[in-house]
Order: sequence, then structure tokens, then C-alpha cells
Amino acid sequence: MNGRTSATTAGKGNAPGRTGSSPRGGASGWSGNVAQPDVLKPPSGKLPQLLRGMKDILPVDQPYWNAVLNAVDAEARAFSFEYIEVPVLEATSLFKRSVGEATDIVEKEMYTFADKGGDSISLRPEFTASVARAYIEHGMLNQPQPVKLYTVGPLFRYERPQAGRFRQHTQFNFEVIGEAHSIVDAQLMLLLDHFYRGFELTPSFQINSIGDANCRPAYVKLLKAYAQKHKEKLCEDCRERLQQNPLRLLDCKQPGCHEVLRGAPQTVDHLCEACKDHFVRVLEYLDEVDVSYVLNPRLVRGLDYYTRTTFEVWASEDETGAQAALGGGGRYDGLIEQLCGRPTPAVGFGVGIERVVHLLKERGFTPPLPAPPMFFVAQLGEPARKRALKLFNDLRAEGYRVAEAFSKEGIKHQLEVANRLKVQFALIIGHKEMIDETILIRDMESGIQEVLDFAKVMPELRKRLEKLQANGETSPVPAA
RNA sequence: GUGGUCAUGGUGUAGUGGUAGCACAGGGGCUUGUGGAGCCCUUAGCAUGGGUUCAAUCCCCAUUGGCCACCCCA
Repeated sequence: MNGRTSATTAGKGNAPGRTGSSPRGGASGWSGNVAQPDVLKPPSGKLPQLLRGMKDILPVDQPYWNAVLNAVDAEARAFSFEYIEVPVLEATSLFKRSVGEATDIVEKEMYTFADKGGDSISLRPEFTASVARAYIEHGMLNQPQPVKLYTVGPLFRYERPQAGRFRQHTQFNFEVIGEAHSIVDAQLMLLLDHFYRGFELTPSFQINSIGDANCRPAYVKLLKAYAQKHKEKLCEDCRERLQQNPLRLLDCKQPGCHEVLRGAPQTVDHLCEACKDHFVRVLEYLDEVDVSYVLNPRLVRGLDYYTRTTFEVWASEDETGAQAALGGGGRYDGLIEQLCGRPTPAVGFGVGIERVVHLLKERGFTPPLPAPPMFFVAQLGEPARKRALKLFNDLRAEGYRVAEAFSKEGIKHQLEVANRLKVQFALIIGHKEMIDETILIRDMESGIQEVLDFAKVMPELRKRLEKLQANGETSPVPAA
């Protein structure tokens, strides 16, 4: 698959934000006589705390994250997307040229700084620009088109944090590059719809078309003229928008502006024939697969590269709360060209995983928990401890998940741990068993114990698990 | 970036102008061969910095952070 997640192994591989390499060079700090006295000195001062707007994703949340990430992988497989990973840092100019210099994201929300060589670099505030860059840079236009890519990872925006809004958040993104056909737009939304339905979420799809280079300039002119007439009634921001980015007038939430813009010309009424046709077909395809949507003439997005189809996914129909947007995307037919690639049509979307997880918790979704270990190895006394360690290793090599508390003394305590872990069988080795060359197996549920020949444990254990499995009581025995 | 609101152990909470209880969680124990119960012990906290005061966790100010609205967005 994608080499990122092994889909079923919880906690492995899909730790958000640190996909990829671990610091392998770390050994150097511990070798040699490099002074490192700070660690040994008594602490002075406070623990440097979590940066504003940052969030630890703790083990308790991992089941939710795994559920989401597994669903993402499943959708990717079902719709034939390939996984790509792009760097967290990019040249600042990449985002200026794609997202747009006058957008809020670039203007005031980017983490931008000069690196040691003096180049201006930025923490990525979104994915599409990087994926488009990768498409061009690696000549993916020579692959069969369209190129369908998906990715998962952290994005950074310097905003004022709120519930559901962080300075580092995680998105999954799907992009289809090199295909202009309207059916692709619909397919992406179908994928999303399917994703949400998998969690029994039925969010509201808001959709609009904002035209293309052909028809948008004329429309913007119209809109501008209209707004100009009502300038006195517009808020200060909107007067600014009138100059900078007139399309954004449409989604101002100030009641006054809202009122004024009610009578404004709508994008959908001023699309050129090609754009109109495209939009109508997208809607037809959506109807065909029963993806319900709401036509939202005020939906314009905060990134400049969008053309034609734009859409957002809202947690509920009436988007009152500010963080209701669960995802958003659209077509960006001009972006590749703008980044110096050949003219290449494309569509894509992004979904904020934190928000999805938040909603899942709110709705009482119970994520699948990782299966408990099958065995717990308990020991009494030092010789038994050694044998137990060996047994642990052998079981592990056979593919079993095995728990233990080797550092503990006392069987009582160890069984307590086994119980807490909901382990199926405890395997006990004590003084007596050492002498008899046996092992004690205890069914944790019934409390029934049996003595097994130590030499024959492996086949015996396998037999037991197979029996359990036949009764449908446990997860499959791993293949030998 | 603007406005509002809040801040007590890891978590959830009580309380006071004379430096703090409780519950859960964590650790240890109830004679180092038997878990799910119980009992006992124990770790751990007034976000930070100033000010007022004999005395501040409490009052005031600032900072930091969370949350809410705006902005923007996922």
C-alpha cells in the first residue's frame, strides 16, 4: 500500500505529524564525552509548555484517529488514489503564487521565516500547492492522466485558536490532476460522502460554481459595480474587499452586507457556456448517486486558485458555529499553469481530521479498540523470570501479542495487570513449574488452570486459540 | 488581529484575606503461588509576574493559556 499505515496495526505508522523518518542521528549525543550536565542538574524554571494552538494527540484519542485514517485509506483504495507525502516546509513563493498574495492565509496566517541561508520559507498552510508542485516537478504529466493522489499530515496557520481550530491541524487531501471532466468533481464528492456515511455522519454539502478565467472577470465587474452602488451600506472590511478581492463580498456575515448582497448578481447566472455545462453536469452526476447537496451562491473560498466547482462540507445545515466546516475543496484548473506547469485541469479537497474526530466524539461514536493481547506471561522468582522472558520472545516470534510485567514481583500483581489488559490466557511459570518442566495456563475468564508440558506449549496454545476461534470468541490466530 | 469569558493535584470538583479538602486515576501494602471486591498507606495542586495588605490561592493589574464571538478556515 502506501507505506504510511499498515491500516490495522494501531499506533504504528500513522502518527500524524511525524510520518516518515525518525531522528536516526540521535545516537551522537550519547556517545563520546560530550558534556550534558543540564540533564543531571536539578531543574530550574518551568516546563516549557505546549505552544499556543498546538495539541498533543494522546493515546486515548488514537482509536478515533486510527478509525479515521483507516477509513481514508479504504476510500483511497476504493477510488484508486495513490499516497504521496510532501514536505512541511516549502518556499514561501509557492504559496504566494498559488493560494494568492492577497488572501488572509498568505497575508497573515502563514508561519514564514528566513532559513539560515536567508531564503524565505513557510510552514505549509495547505496541501494543494505542494501536491501541484510535486506533480510538475516530477513530471507526472507523463503518467497516465489523471494522476490521483492523496496525502495526510499537519498544516499550519497562525490564527487565534478556538475549539476545533488550531495552529497546527491535520488534514487529509485528495487531488485529481489532469482531468477536466465534470464527473471527476462529482466522484470526489461521492468519495467524501461515502467517507462520512461510514461514520454515520450526514453532513451538508454546500456547492457553487465561481466560473473560470473566461467568465469570472465579467462577473466580478458586475459584482463590483453593484457593490459600488451600495458602498455606504457595506462594512469596512467589505469596502476593502471591493478593491482587493470582490468575490469575498459574497460571504461576508455582517447583517448589513448580507442584506445588500442579497440582491447582488450571482455567479451561477453569469457563467460562460462551458462553465455552466460543467456545473450542471456535476449536479446531475451527484443526483445520479444520491449525494445530496445545497446550492449555495454565496460560497466562495479563501484561496485564489479555485475555478468552477467549489464546495464545503458542513457539520449541519445551518452553519451557525464558526468551526462547522468539516472539509472543503473545488476545481483549480489554472493552478498548475500558474506554477509554471503546462495548462492542467485539476480538482481536490481537504478535510480537517481534528474536526471530524471532534464531531465523532460529540455523536458518541465508539471507535474499535485494539484487540487485547492473547497471552500474559507471569513469573515467580529469578530463574522463572528468565524462562518467562524466553517464552515471551518465542510467542512473539510466532506472531502472538503477549503482555507481561516482568519487572514486578508477586503473582498477584501480575494477574491484576493481566486482568486489566483483558488478556485471554495467563501463562504462569514459578518455582514448581521450573522443577517440573511445565507451565501453568490459566483461562482468565473461567479461572480454570491446567498444567502443560513446557516442551509442548506452542502446539498446545495454538490448539486452544483455534478452539476459541471456532467458537467465534477471539481474533484469528496469526498465520504460522 | 478585535471584543468577551475563564484558570485549584494527571482528571473531575470543594473551599477560604491567615497557604487547601474530596472523588477517580497513579504508586505501595493487607506474610513474594493466583486477578476482577474490600481495607490501609502514599504521591501530586491554587497558571506566571507584579501590586494592595501584617498576611494573598482569594482583592487589583499585567502576562500566558483555554474557551466564545468576530475575522478566516479544516
